[in-house]
Amino acid sequence: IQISKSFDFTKAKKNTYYFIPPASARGTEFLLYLPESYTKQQRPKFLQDLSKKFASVRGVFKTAHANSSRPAVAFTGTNYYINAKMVAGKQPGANKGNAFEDVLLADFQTYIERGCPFNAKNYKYPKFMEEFTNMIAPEKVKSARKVGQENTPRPLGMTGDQLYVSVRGGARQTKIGAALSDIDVVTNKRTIHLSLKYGTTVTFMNAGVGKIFPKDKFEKNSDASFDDMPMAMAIFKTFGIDPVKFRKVFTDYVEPAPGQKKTKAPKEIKFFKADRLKMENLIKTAIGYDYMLCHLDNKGEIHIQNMTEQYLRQAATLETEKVQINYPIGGSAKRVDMVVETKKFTLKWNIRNKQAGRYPTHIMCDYVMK
DNA sequence: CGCGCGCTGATTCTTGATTG
DNA sequence: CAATCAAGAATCAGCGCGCG
Repeated sequence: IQISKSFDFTKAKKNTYYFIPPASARGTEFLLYLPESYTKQQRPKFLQDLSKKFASVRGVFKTAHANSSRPAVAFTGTNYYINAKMVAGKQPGANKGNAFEDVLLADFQTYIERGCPFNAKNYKYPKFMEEFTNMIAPEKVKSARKVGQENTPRPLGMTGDQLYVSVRGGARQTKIGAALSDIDVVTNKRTIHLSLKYGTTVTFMNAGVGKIFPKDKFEKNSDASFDDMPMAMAIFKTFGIDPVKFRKVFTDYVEPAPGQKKTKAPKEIKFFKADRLKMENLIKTAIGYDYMLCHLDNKGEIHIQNMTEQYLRQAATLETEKVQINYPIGGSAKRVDMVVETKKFTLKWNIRNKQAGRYPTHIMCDYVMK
């Protein structure tokens, strides 16, 4: 084990672990960055084993802080701790959704080439394969191919003051399965598009807004308005966002000091009665149809939803015209959320920065299925 | 009442495509 | 060819709840 104040990970030797005291540690806490192969479950075990090596210097495996779910090696009689983090010097890790794509494709190949029975010996996702083939029966799967290599841009578009989510900046359309597809499955009758979603935060659309809400509008004097930005105004109108409150969320944001305890952002919650037709027309283009939504959840289960034109009609129908708008106050967070309830989904629209900055770069539509 | 765990709000990472 | 944008989703940390 090497201890270093600042260490260049690109020059790190393999199989060596490094202690990095972060700025926030104030000399009492060490963070141990483990290789990516250590999962959340393996970290406590690693620390437990490590504590044995420190037994002679009173190192004890325990939960380091009250209200913390993260275990650590604590040194009794001192305020020194060793905490474990996941990836060397980084925050979020690699994209495991791509792996899901490959594994599912391999399952299809197994089925096409060898027609194996649906069990865990033959498939990574036997339940999915069985359910899918039953769903499309009597159609037969002939081939499957990966088509999701490219990130199809889906920027916001407008006709009049009607917002829509486009495909590559094109005209309004809702039959967008081909554009959303990650894997195409060809049967004896047609091509079925599979849109694969992975994890707990799932999103229908995620469009850039850097040009819709220009940075200088925030950085200029406080009375700069978005009146001359038609699409910004259309977004405000569709979701009932107050431009002044919106702007203030981002300009007032206060960067937390290193080591400062984060608290849940207090919010000013407002309600707005949406124009049903406008909102539903927007949602229809965000969700779209002509594909199958395949979601691998955090418990390893895949759920399939056939996104037909008929289903989309239900999915886009507002349960209530009431939209909830959340404005974080006092510089507590840099995002504005708009919650829309439809008959099939809770849609969590949000405008925020996704690129380690302050001002909005994206509008997203996260969803939870009902 | 302390601890462990699950849930979820919040942030920003990585990769690939596009633009200047 | 470098910078930026878009897409997709990973990780961190706080909070609440249940258990002993």
